[in-house]
Amino acid sequence: MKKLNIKEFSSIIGVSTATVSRAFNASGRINEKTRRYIIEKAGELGYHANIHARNLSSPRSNIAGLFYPLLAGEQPDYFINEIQQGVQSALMDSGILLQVHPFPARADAELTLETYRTYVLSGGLGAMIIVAGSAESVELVKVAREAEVPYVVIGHMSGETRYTVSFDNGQGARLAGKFFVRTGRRFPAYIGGHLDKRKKLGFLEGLGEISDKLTIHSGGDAFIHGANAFRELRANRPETDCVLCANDVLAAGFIKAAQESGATIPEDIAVIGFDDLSFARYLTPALSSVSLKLNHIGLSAARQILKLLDGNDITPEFVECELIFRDSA
Amino acid sequence: MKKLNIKEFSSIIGVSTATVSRAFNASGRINEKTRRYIIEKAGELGYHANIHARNLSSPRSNIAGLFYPLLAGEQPDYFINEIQQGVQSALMDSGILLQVHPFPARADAELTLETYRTYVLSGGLGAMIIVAGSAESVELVKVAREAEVPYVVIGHMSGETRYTVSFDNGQGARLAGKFFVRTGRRFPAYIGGHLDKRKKLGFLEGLGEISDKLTIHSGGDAFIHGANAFRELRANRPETDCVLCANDVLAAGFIKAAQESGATIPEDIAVIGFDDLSFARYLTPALSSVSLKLNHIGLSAARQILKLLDGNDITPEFVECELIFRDSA
DNA sequence: TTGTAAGCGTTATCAT
DNA sequence: ATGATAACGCTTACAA
Repeated sequence: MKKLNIKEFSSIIGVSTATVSRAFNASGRINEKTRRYIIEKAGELGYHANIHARNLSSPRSNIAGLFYPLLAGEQPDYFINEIQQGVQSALMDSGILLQVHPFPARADAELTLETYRTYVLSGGLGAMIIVAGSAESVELVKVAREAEVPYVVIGHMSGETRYTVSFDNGQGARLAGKFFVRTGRRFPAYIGGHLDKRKKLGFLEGLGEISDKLTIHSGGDAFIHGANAFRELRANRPETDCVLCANDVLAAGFIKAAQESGATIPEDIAVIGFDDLSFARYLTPALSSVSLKLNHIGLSAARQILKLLDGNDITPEFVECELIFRDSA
Repeated sequence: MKKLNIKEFSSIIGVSTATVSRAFNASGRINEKTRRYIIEKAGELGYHANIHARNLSSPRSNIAGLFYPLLAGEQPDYFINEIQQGVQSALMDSGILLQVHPFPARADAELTLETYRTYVLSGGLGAMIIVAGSAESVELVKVAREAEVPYVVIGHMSGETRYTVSFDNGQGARLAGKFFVRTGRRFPAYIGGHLDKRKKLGFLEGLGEISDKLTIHSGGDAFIHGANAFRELRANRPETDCVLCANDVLAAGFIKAAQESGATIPEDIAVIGFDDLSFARYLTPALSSVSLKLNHIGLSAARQILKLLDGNDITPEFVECELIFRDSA
């Protein structure tokens, strides 16, 4: 069954192409009866306006791209997943489709970036949501500006103050530090992967008077690194009695290793994770965590995009971190 | 800075539009020197071929859509997330972009479905990956056929034998049943959400001689439902000594409630989850689970799509379930 | 190897 | 309210 184009379709049903076009574009100026007739016939004959011709003729794209740095390596990226869910629920029923654009850090970054750049500049996307956190994110913002595509960045990006949904990792970490002090802990440790200077600093601030006791362990971002961190701490800093992990997966690994060695949590060591991914409550003990409200952030970012797409202006949004207390601290 | 089109660009650099086009489309017939010159100038002047005009002129779309039923309701859908990761890693560097298309079950399904239908039939997608599991999935396959878009379905769909990457939930559940029998368990329970007749049946088969002792609890698919299931079982079937949960999140809820009530796992009750999501190993006790190898499945599906897009034929793929032993059973 | 020009299927402008 | 037709920006015969 060959596909009908507007010319064939319109001539079959006996109207002009312009009328057919009007029937499908809420442009007013058309008899309601004619409109209904055309819509009905289209269903019958299987006519569908070609989307490329449409986009070409009146420049637009109803596709939003979600760009994010690939940090976690092999494992499923729960962090992005939660953001994506939020974005999707906001976009659902808006008519905007979501495309996901992970980009690797370091090595292959350039190639991917160039691909995305070309794609965006060629008009492929109608909007961009960019998750901050790497040099490439910054480049992508430049691309968005260059292509004059509405965009919103998630997270903190220096120089970008207008189109953002941001949060302050430092503030979240401070909360954790203060909590440890308040609950009488004495020997804190921080377990971090890459890219979290702000978390470290915030933690230090929150720790206040006991900040000079802080031990820092930097491995990777994965489960296994959390476990490694515990073992190393146990060997070199057995006095450690509280730990902030840069993400919940690290915290899970840390707890696992602690339990295997016979340490009890939170009695021997209190642990707080970061991100508050939804599996945090599944753990035993249920993980206390600095919540970034990722789902909410995704939702907000997408709503901002929708506003921009409607031609409205937006104001930057800041989402406060919150310490969620469960059983691990 | 106004955007250049091919006409302007070509006239500025003194060649024809055709030559510019050739420079960007590996069609041969062009002097390598000219080509390099054009590419260079394009970079300098910021010329980018309009993607819509391109797709219009020679029908194509380098976008693949991942369609999946929205089952989990509010919470992040870890199941799909792992598939998506696999798909993405296969697509990366292929030049194919990924669009994600969740569709709600029941109520609003029709609207969403119609939107997607229109989109696909209008030529928006170059390929479709469809996760089976609802009536809408079946409709989407029809759409793919109608639009003559290459597609692959993930999971079991009756009537669809050609373009699939499938697995057999029943087989996986059988494994669990057999294991429980082999390890001397006597009073099995099954905790399921929706849509899992096959799991139930397979489990029953695997249970063999103790299958007549099976208790079935059907609540929802979420964490809380797993916890509820434990409490109900404890009240009504205290003899229960082994449980298969229809997914890992249910299992996590079940375990949590069991621990709170003082039951030990796996001594008092052995529990096996389903899907083997990556957080399974974070739990305490680490969750034994029927692995669907979701990441691998996503990878395979995307590879099949790539083959189809290259004009090659494919043969259906079947992925065997595997029981992953950890500490909960 | 390169240029000319006819599509590709819409939307938008201008008549009617 | 509807119809004719000129863009929209590219690809691809066909000619040179």
